[in-house]
Amino acid sequence: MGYNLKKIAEESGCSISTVSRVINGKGRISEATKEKVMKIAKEHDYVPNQIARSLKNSKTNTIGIIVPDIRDYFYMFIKAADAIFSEAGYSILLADSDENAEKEEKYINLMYEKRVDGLVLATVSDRQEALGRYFRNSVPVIFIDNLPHVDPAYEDCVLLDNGRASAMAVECFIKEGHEKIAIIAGNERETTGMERILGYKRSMEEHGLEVRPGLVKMGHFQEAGGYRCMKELLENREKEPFTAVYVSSYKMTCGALRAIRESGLKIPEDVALIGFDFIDNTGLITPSITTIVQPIENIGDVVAKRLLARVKTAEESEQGEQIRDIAQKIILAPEILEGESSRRTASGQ
Amino acid sequence: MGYNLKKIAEESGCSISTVSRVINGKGRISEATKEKVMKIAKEHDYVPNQIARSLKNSKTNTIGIIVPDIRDYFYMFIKAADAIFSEAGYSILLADSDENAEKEEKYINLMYEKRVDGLVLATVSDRQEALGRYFRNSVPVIFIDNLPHVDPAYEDCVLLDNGRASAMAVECFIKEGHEKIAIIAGNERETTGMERILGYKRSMEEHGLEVRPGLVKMGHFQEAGGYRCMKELLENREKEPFTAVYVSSYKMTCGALRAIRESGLKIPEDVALIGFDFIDNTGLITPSITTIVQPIENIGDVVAKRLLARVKTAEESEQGEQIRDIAQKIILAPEILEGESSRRTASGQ
DNA sequence: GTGAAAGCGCTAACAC
DNA sequence: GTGTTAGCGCTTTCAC
Repeated sequence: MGYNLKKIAEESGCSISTVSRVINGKGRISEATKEKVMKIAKEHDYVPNQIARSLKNSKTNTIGIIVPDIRDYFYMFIKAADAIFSEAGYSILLADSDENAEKEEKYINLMYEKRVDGLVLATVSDRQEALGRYFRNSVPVIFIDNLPHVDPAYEDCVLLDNGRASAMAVECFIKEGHEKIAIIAGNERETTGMERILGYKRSMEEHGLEVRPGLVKMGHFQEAGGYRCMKELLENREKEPFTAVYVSSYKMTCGALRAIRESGLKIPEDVALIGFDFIDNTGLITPSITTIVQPIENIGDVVAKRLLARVKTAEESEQGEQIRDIAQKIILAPEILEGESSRRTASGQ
Repeated sequence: MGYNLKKIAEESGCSISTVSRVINGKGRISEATKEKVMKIAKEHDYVPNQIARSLKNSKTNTIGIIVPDIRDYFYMFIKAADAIFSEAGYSILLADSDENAEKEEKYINLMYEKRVDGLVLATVSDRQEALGRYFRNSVPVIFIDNLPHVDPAYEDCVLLDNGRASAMAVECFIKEGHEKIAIIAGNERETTGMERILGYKRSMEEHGLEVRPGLVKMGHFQEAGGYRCMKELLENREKEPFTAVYVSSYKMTCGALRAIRESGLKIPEDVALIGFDFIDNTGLITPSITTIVQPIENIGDVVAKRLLARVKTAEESEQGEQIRDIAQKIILAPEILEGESSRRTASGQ
């Protein structure tokens, strides 16, 4: 279909390599041929075929991104990353694993086949064998959100300081005078879930508060889990009283809020709550929800820059320069946005 | 780096083409060689190079998607589309044009260079010369959200029935007894903006209500525009009274709500409001906001299927089968979610 | 059932 | 300054 170097070469009477040089502005070319070639290229709307270039150069200028759910707060990370990547001449191959480990694996393999120059992975697995290829062939992988079990040499990641995040929530409650603080956690298998639980427990203990097993619920990061856990907490409230609940992910926060609303209880009078990544663009939510937030645009920024750096060193070491690029764990600090939902009020039990 | 057909051929003692046949399961191969080849492939973790395949086959199995802002409600469209595309063996090359026509053009060209098999475009321009390449070379393009000026033969799109959307908003207000209804519109240049304005005007007239120029504001689809328009409407309220406002995009709805909040007015008592794509996952927003919504998952679904169909016919006609695939305008019906914000109350002026 | 050879569109080392 | 050549990894026609 489209025009290619060969056709331009034929039409212009010079060789393919000369045409290539003109198109890429490489090497010394006489003005005359340059103009002639450019004219023909324009006329026929020549567009270089990046696929051919990629094959030749073993470089696709494409970065793979796999996330469990684009609808999450994480979409903002993609936007920030996209800005950096595209500025640097990279495109994004995006896949949504739908919280499904098998789908994720499929995508990891697919992206490898498509020879992405690097991968950003928000995995839902605690180990991903499919990544072996990337490691063995020095295709850089940066983990975000969650770090699976991999050889420490490949623990390249940009994560939230999850322990700190939980501690901030607990401390916020304590400051208000709460003592019986429940947590709706993700799960204990993923690092992210684990760290948020640990941060909660550690912080409770540090402040001399008891960690009661009945107040630690596993909601598996989903809306339904948040809903169910909140229900359970409320139903069991007589035996296991609490005045505050910290919900450690966005979706679970939505679920927990739904459960509270259905039960007819008031926030924060009956239950105080701190959510996660729960941003209210509209300012209309009443009461305003206190929430831990990830510095998500920052994450996109940091991830993209880090990955580009890795891609570059990978290329250079490909050329035999033997550069060492030690894996980095980049840990970013969470923030807390204080609203009304975490208050301790007179009527709190 | 990785293993390729050639190396496997050398190691197994058979030819490259035989190895290729084994890998692809094509042609008749003896069990013996099949096993031998497969064993070697497994051992060395052979992964087919899709770039090479793409070059050979002139087919990348990649679909480009360009949207103005992934953070929009549109992210859901991508999720739905991704499910269909990946099922069919296609990957998504995603780009966020950031509401910027030049960036958009750059991405359109880039994706063409990368030889996407098809493009889904939510354009912010009213004409995009860069698409000429796609049309001339029969690379299918489906427009969503907004249809730019292109040759009718290429008006392949999946759009909301924008006129109907506005009419639904107006009628909802009228039903409540509102008569002085303002609109915060996008702009008149894009089809989407235009149709929403027209739908508003037509519906007003059909119901015998006057369309007052002072109550038609252009917010250019952005949050800031929504805010500014709402401010203007409120400041001018003495001269140009109104009791209800229809805001015709999500971002502008956020801006308008902010303006109302800052002014200390109450919804719907002081101003009734209908928003656009304004979904409240949490159910916590008070008052609940009446909103027009696009059937966005449905859009993702329909777009993906339509594009895949086009890609297929494009391929077949490449093989000389001369199939006609007439452009389709697919228009989907909006829905309205009625909340409290559109009510007519006693204290409304 | 298997191999040889051409070619997808491009780049780059080398020669003149 | 320009041309020749080889090759990136693969598929596919044609021959045997």
